[in-house]
Amino acid sequence: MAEVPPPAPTGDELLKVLSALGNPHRLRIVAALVENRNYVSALAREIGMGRPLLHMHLQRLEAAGLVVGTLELSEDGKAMKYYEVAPFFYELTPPVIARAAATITENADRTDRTAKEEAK
Amino acid sequence: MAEVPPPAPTGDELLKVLSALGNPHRLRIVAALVENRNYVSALAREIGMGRPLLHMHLQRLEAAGLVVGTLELSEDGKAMKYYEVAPFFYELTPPVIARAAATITENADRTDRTAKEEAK
DNA sequence: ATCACCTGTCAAAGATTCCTGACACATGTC
DNA sequence: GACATGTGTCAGGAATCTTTGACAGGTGAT
Repeated sequence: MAEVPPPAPTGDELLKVLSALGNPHRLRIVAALVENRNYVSALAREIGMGRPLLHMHLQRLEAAGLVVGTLELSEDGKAMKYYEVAPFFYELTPPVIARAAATITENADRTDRTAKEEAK
Repeated sequence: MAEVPPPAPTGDELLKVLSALGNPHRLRIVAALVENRNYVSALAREIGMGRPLLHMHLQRLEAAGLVVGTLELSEDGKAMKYYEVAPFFYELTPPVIARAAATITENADRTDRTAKEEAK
């Protein structure tokens, strides 16, 4: 039952994780979800933040694989999207960064528009 | 000789480290310095980047405590600023983030102008 | 129907970060 | 003195990220 995945993330992956976590709001969001999973609207009220904004931050975190969202149907039929933190584990040390930096392929993120322009 | 400093960085500290590392250029800079210490101008040529820009990135990294710079005088009298990576070690896990997030005092960075405006 | 919840997306404005081309200063060499 | 190489800083524009206020659609209850 010993599971220790060798800390050797790719440059793009590490980059996505670091930039996702390098923001006070996102850090608080993760912290709030560690306490207990929650759905968007409730979380927004809990940490005093607009829904559209929180929604965007959650997407960034989810894209980095730090949280996972599940669309569930409450007993009264309402559709709620619950989010909870994913069990991640990253080690930040000079060697790890050195290895990761070697595998950076620029355009790591980009939402979509780039895809089309890329095809030109 | 066992030295395992309990991974419990403050929110502001962790935030500074994460945002500093959350940038492809900075990641490469650290990687380059892991191989061998170097002075600004040479490093700039090595990784193909303007000096002013590299200078700025190095400051960001140094402010986060990830690299340290030393102004040395080469034998021929030239003043060179050598940079090398600091032996850092951060663990990124939900619990660590939860604890760190509790100690965020906003205005963690800010260069100076904010200071005056703060006093208004 | 109207209200109270939930979800999601957009466009436009604001605030930051990133980057570049000068500029200033110092020392050793031709 | 004119070069070459080092250091550092500044202003201004380009590129990104952050934030807000609509808007659209869905279900259950009054």
